[in-house]
Amino acid sequence: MSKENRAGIADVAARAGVSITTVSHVLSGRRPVSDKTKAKVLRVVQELDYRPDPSARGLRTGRSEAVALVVSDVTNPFYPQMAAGLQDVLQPQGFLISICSVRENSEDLDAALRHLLDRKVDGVVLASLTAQERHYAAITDAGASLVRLSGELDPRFGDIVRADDTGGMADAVTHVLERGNRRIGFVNGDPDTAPGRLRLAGYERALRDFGVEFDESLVVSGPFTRAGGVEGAHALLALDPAPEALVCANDLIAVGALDAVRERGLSVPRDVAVTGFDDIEAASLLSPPLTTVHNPAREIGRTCARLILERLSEGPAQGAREVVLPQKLIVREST
Amino acid sequence: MSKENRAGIADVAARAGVSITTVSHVLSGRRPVSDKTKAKVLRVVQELDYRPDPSARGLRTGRSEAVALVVSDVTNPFYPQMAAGLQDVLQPQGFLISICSVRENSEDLDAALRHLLDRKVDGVVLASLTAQERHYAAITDAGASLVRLSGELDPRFGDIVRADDTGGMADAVTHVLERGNRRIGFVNGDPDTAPGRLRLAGYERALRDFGVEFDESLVVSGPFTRAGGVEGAHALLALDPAPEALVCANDLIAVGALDAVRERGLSVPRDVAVTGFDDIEAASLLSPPLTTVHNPAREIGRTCARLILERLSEGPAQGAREVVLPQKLIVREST
DNA sequence: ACCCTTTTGCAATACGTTTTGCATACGATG
DNA sequence: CATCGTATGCAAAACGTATTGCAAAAGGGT
Repeated sequence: MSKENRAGIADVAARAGVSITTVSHVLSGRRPVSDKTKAKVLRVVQELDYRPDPSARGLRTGRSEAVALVVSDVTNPFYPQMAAGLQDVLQPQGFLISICSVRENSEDLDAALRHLLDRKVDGVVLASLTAQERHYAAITDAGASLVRLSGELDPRFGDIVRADDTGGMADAVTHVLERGNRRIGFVNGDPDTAPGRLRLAGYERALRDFGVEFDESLVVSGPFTRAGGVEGAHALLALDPAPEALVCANDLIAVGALDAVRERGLSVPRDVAVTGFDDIEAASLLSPPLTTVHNPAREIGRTCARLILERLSEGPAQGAREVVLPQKLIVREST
Repeated sequence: MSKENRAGIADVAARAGVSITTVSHVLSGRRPVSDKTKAKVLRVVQELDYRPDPSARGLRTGRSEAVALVVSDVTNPFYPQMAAGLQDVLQPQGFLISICSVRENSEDLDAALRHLLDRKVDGVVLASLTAQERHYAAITDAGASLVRLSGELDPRFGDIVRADDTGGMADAVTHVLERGNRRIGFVNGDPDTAPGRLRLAGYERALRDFGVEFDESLVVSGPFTRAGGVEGAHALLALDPAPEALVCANDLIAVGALDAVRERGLSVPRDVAVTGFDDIEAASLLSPPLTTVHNPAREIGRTCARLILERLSEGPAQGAREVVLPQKLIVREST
């Protein structure tokens, strides 16, 4: 019920004894302003607690100091971590972060992007797997910066940030090799997905680098689920000789592998070592706690934010970049 | 690079052969419009894919069709679930959802609210524990609807939505009682927190309702952590006679309890039943999968959204409401 | 005193809506 | 035909900022 209206730029100008023009230029830096008046204006801005109205500014400039994170499922704990990373960088700069969850279909994504672009978001971090070229184009055409978490690098369609799945998996396998194991089973998820492909590649690479021959019969595929892990692990453990370690393409599969090992009356890590991938919350809570590879979600978020800020300040003209962040092996008690 | 600019309300008016005024009124419904012209206008709106510019509208009306969720830690999986619930209701209505994570201190919250209110968010869902009256007041004074997840009900400060911790815990204890157990230990977290207090109350209530005498020596307190669970469970299991079941105040404590039971060479659920609270992701992945109480985070989100929508349409004048949602017992294999 | 550079002011315009009081056209009802 | 209620149009005023070309002023250096 406070009567006094918020201060506007005109109030600041009057109080500081300068023109609106000058105040605006002090704030935007688009024209040189002498240090003296600059100081005076900034002081008055403080006194009146003046903050430009985002709507008016948006109307005039077409930007909004807001960045959107578009994901396929907020519920996936990876995304909130990313969001936290975005905030780390963007919040201090005065940006607002919106999270948009879309089901994995193009229409939802279309609608969400329309909304966001109408609102003139300055940047979009796109983490939807079903995104297509037209979506990329919609974003860049609207003048927003784009950072993607997947897809092919294309100079028209913004930067890409991703974690080094192959390297991470190679680290995990190398760790198991260093523990003295040689016969190492790999329980993959769907090999037609990017993670499936890249992680398998890491497994192969680590073996090669270590001089261990790749044995096709030690690799099984299935869904990225606990059930998939149970089945895959049983198949491998039934081999003769049985593998000494089971490297799994994600943590859910590893949980299933633990189940399978237990069902066979064996013990982890004594009889067989198990590793996962992703480092979901549950990984440290299992018994034994699971050795796994931590996806640097928060750091990915930070990196996305920095790339967006760079694009925003440097203007639109620059080639696309791809940043690959290292995954980190977390050694626990399952190996 | 498309030359054609976006359609404005003037274009729609021209194409439909009516005035700007009429178009606006068709869209807002603030004046009666004949069905015939209404249809014509709406058709043109479709054809031109006209959507009012949010900045311009915001500038004029002081609202933004946006709702903010302010949380203390995006990383806590409860909040993303809530966010999903908000989206379920708000997204279809054209609202944008922003998530703001603030550290648990008043300055961060102050800054975040300033930002959000500057942007004229229509509603704020406040899930920060450190929020104080001045924060509530800032929100309502700015004309935004407020829904809180904690605190005391106050007609000036919006509605409250929360889950029925006491009832949920009572359900869990009743479940254990129905399994034939009578000597039931309670491993609490910090009893000075709201959850600690309410959940203990549920434990006591269930015993009373079942006609089992409350035994103070069966209740221990500690932090809401795995380590707290280990310690508390050991203390209770060392009693003579030992309890037949351990009811834990949250899932982390329950994980610790499972550890302790295992360390003593006992088996869950054969020798002792264990229950948790919260239904974190890990709960279903443990072995045995944990019987626990599911916090209806998504439904809480939906409810918050509905309350905000109601306030938005019905105007500001109404008393505060408190909605208490039932918790849901999830029976798994640990009991 | 002169010129040059840097700093500031002016005044106007554009951004795209919503809202309004008043006036007018239109039908239908009595 | 008079009248009344309902639909529409008109024109203009906000909303608060950013941007601008031009001109004036203020300094600084020679």
